[in-house]
Amino acid sequence: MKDVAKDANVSVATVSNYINGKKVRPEVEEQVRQSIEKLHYVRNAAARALKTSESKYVVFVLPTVWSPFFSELTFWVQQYLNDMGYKLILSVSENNYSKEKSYVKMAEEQRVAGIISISYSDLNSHVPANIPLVSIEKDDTGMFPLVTSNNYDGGKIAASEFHKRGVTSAIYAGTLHEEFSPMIARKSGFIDQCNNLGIHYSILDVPSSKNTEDFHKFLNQLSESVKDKEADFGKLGIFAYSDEVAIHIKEKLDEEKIKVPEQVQIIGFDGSKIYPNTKLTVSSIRQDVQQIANKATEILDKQIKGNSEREASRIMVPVNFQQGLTTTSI
Amino acid sequence: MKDVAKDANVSVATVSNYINGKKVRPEVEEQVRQSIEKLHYVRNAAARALKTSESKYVVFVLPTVWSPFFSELTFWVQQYLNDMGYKLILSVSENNYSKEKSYVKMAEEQRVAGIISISYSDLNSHVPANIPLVSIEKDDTGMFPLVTSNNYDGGKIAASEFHKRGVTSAIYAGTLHEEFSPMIARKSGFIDQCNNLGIHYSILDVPSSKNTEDFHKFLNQLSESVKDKEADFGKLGIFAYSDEVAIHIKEKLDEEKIKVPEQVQIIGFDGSKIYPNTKLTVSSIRQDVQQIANKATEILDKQIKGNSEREASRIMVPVNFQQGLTTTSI
DNA sequence: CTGAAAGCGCTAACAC
DNA sequence: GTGTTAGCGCTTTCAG
Repeated sequence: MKDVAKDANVSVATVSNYINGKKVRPEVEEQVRQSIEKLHYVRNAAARALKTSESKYVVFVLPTVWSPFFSELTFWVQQYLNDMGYKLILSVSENNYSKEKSYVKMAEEQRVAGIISISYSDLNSHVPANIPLVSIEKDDTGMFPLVTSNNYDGGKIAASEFHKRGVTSAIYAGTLHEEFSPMIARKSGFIDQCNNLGIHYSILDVPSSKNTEDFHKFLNQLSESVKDKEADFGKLGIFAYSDEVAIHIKEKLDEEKIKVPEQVQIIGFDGSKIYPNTKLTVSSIRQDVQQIANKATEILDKQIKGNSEREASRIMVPVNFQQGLTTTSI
Repeated sequence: MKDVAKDANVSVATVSNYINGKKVRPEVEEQVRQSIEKLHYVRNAAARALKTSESKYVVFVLPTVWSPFFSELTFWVQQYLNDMGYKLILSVSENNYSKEKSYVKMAEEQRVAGIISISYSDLNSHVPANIPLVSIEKDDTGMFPLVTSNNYDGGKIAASEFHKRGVTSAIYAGTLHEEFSPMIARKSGFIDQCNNLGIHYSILDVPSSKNTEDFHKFLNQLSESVKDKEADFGKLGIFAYSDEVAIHIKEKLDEEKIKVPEQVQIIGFDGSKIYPNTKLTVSSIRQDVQQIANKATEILDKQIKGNSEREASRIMVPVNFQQGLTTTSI
């Protein structure tokens, strides 16, 4: 910049002003422009950040990007942030607590503008209250804004859709250990509505899908359960707490020659498409991913700009049912 | 840091030394540690970057994250970079040239350590030669290292797998306009091997899947083509230049009541799984995504460390065939 | 081993 | 409008 100033016969301040769009005399403006061009000058963001103590980085902490839901979410979050002039530091935690913490530490060192986090641990409680943060899905501290799908409603919708399709007996497939708020809400909604509609239900514990052995055990248990129920009750529906689990269940039932959706119907949760224009394979309660990203980034931006007085808002985004190949058409 | 120095009764230099792991007297070390703790000091990365003119950021430019291939790739790239101590700035370009350029501009301003790019434009020619960069899939400048799958081989393998399954007539579904090197290689490999094995083939132009109308036209054309071929020749195989296209083709044929893989077999390209532990729906030539990420990050790191003298290496990662549901079992 | 001081490149007063 | 200058928080000589 000093070089540019010298080359253009002006002071550094003038160059700085020009770059930052302040008023400069047209002749000077032209001269500076040329000098910048000539010397291939690009301003040093680190120096600017140091001086202004402002940053345009946002850290996005999430368990993975390798799933339809998270990749779509990442897509939208990046898009919105980019449109608002932020840069996104992708921080994949794999639900690893120490990784999560290292990302927070990094965020502090970088003096980032803010953090968007999806964490099922108590990560938020390690974030200093002075750094803008918005959580997606879960925030138990109550100190930060939260954007989440209406999980309870999603559970209810699933039960209702089953009911419309003649289901009289249902299985809820979810995690019982590691219970955390969004999952609990999905279950409660489902159960409550089952009770309302007179659907008989039972609950099956799903182990983490990473653990192949346990997961196979679960699938076996499930298909036994399905065979039992088929004899005892009428039409059967399985509500899985995620599409990933729903897909695995469908694959298992296919193997067992149990016809989906004729004999058993399945509804998953998330409803993200693998590509922007693809059909859903499993029927699902779709989270409005774009809306979640939109709200989260918007709220973060406001927080950064200081217009919002950390009210720790709770935003609930509506979900809806999406017909896939695992429920009968009505 | 000044505060810490004062609190610990030492100079800033000592604090700096302590933080950077230089030798400090044990008593002093302890004192400094405590002061840091007490004052909740975290060092300012911007100031450090300014002084040392070193950065730990890597910009990752790619068309999207919202597809199995790119989300898996992003997952691995982030993982490897993180393990090497870098931070990843996610830069989704949507193949938009001006966005790509703005990311490069940003990278320059941030004085990032390096860039990893997947671009089908001439992006690389806009990157100053002094900034470390490695390309994935395509680099026409010849100035930067390139990591790519063996696309030609992939095409050949597809033809061979068809041949093993009795296919005597084939369609290649790929983009003819916008031809760029990886796609050309896939096609050539396929065609060459078809010739070798005496498979009759024809070529069909696939429009960008974003354009729904044109794409539907293509699908109709394809299914006509399939019906014609079925009468004329023996077993038919369709090789699509990507899994996304392959999936759409499969859906279309399902609609038309054409049985896959009994009547027509389909092989796609990429072979990425939607989730880490899921089955493939379409049979596919799988790119070794993890290996690509591994090589790309490794080469970038070397370049940054200056151990490598910009030899513009070309690395070719092997591909392999993955049986899905759209080819017959053998 | 530790302290004093220079300076990385920029912005923001402030004076002209 | 423009120039001068202080200083953001750190690392890094260079003395001691």
